[in-house]
Amino acid sequence: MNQIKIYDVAGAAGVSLATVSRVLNHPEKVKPATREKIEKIIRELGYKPNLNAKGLASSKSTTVAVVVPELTRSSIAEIVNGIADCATRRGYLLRLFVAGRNNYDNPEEQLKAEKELWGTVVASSVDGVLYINDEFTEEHEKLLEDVPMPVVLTNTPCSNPNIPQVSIDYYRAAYGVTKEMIDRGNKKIWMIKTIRNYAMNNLKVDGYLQAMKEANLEPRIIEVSGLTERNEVSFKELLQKEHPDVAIVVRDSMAVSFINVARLLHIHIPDELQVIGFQNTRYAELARPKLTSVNTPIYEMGEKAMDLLTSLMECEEDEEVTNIKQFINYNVIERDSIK
Amino acid sequence: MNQIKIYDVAGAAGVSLATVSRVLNHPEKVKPATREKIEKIIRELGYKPNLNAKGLASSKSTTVAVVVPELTRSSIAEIVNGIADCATRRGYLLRLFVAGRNNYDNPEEQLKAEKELWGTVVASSVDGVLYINDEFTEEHEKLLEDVPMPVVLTNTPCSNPNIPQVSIDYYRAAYGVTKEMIDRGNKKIWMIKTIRNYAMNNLKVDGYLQAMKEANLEPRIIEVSGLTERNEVSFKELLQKEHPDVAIVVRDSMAVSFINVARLLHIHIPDELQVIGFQNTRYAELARPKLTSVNTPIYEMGEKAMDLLTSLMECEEDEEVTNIKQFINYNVIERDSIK
DNA sequence: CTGAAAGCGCTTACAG
DNA sequence: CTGAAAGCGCTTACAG
Repeated sequence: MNQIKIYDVAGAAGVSLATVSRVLNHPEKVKPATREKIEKIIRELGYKPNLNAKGLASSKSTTVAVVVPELTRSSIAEIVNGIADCATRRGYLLRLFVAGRNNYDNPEEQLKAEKELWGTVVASSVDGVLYINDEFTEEHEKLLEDVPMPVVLTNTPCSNPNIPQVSIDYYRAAYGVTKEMIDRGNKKIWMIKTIRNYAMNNLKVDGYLQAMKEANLEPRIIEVSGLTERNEVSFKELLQKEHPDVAIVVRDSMAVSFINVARLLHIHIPDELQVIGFQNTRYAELARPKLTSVNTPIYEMGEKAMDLLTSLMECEEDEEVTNIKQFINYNVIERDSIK
Repeated sequence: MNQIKIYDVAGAAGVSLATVSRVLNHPEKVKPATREKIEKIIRELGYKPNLNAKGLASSKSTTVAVVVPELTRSSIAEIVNGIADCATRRGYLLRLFVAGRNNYDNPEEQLKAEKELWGTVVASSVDGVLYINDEFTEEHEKLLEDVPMPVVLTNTPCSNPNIPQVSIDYYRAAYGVTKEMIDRGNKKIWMIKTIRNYAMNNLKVDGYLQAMKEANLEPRIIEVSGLTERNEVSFKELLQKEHPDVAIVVRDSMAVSFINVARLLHIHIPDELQVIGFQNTRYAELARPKLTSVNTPIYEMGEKAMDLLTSLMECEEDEEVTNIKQFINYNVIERDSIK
């Protein structure tokens, strides 16, 4: 009720509301003297344009949707942090959509929910979308075609070169790590992944397989539940029989579980068994021994994705944004879990 | 461009757009026959009202702002998950504001940034705000007075009984845990906290102090950096000299650091030293020995906060929402770090 | 129960 | 460089 409107500013400045609007949106079109006067009044009154009205009139909402599968996984929260900081710098607000955390088993239901979600996102009148989905499939890709605003896939690998995306080259990362361990003289190298298939993790597996193949080594992929209580049981059964020289684990928290079980069985790390995780989360540092992990700068990824989306949203009809597919660099943080 | 508008629905149904609008907002005012016809067409066309227009016309945006200090801390992400799920159920969208992660040292700057933030939040035309701030002070409380929509403090303790809030009784939780350990015959009980003062943690300290006082025991509060690399140094210096029977640590990750250092110094846990954390995060389960922790159901807290906010937003002028201050129950998850 | 019309607070061609 | 006016897509009294 006591919200200041553009009329109030115009009245106080003795100009028409059109001029105030211009100061806000096209300051170069206003005479410096009047502009400064109006700017001063805007500041004094603490005027902030009503976003709904602005959005309706200009069909630009200066809002971006962030669609995530859930927030609890530390990687996702960190990406969103990066997005948020970059959005603030660039003057965009965020709409947050947490996509279905249910219906995991029934793919059909899930796809329907996903369609629903896109409907809501589109209707929420945002200027662009940052989309994070670890289980991105071709079905999801198809849904993108009907979205009338730019979408940037974030940490969501997709082979289609026409879809904007910012990610990490997980294939190359896993390949590099595997090759490095081979070069250090290890032969029995396992890859440990979740049963559930995440696009990112499948890329890691592929990179691992490629490196093993090139070295003529026998690959072995262990699939376990993503749940700590369950996978520790599997790890125990497994490690009671045999263990590799090196285990490359698709994510840190699972790598820590693996280490914990190995130690319980008196398998010495790193002398008898070396372990490498992915993501370099806090788990890596709090584990004992501290976990070597592939650091994937996920905060930066959020920033870059927002940057890319901004250029997509703000590009003129005739221009074209190049470099639509970007990779963030990774690096390996060596700690005590390898020799 | 190919977005369907209310006009299109009205045209297809052979009614005026007012009637379509009524079907959406006050279905009881429309004759069932026409209502069903219109609803069918809405479904077929996949019509979704433009939120900006709706918001402008009704001065209700069905959007709620979520203001958080940052997302990376697992507790906060989990609260937001709870908020998001509840918001979806209740038909609200979310606007996400990640408050200043900078200017920590300069309180004046920070307050100014906070004012700025509230300006943006208010101008973003949301119907209500869920506000999370671990460093909530009286200055922050004052800023709330000028906010023209309901605000629910979430996991943000505040003594003012007129401000809606959903939290956990950290005082009672810490008091209870301390008393329990005293009852089990322990005498030398320390409280370990961060140097930085968080409102929640200060309540934990108060509860601890009260229990110690009642038992006539000498309290001791250890303050360390919140950063793992730093606090592990402090812990080492400390533990080389002496250790308590029980350490109650304000958060899990710090408790895990403490355990790690103790084990390095061959202090046996739990025989010589027992450790209790707060929050029952995944760190607790991945630690060795597994950490006993006060489980604070933070997801539920998000849900309850959103519920409370909804009743605040939707309450009629004449009604009043009671039960404006809510506590979520906590419980202690006993694991291997205590006897 | 339904329609015509005003209005929400802005933006942006169009004149001048 | 500035103002008057139309319009963005809805909602909601007000009549009927």
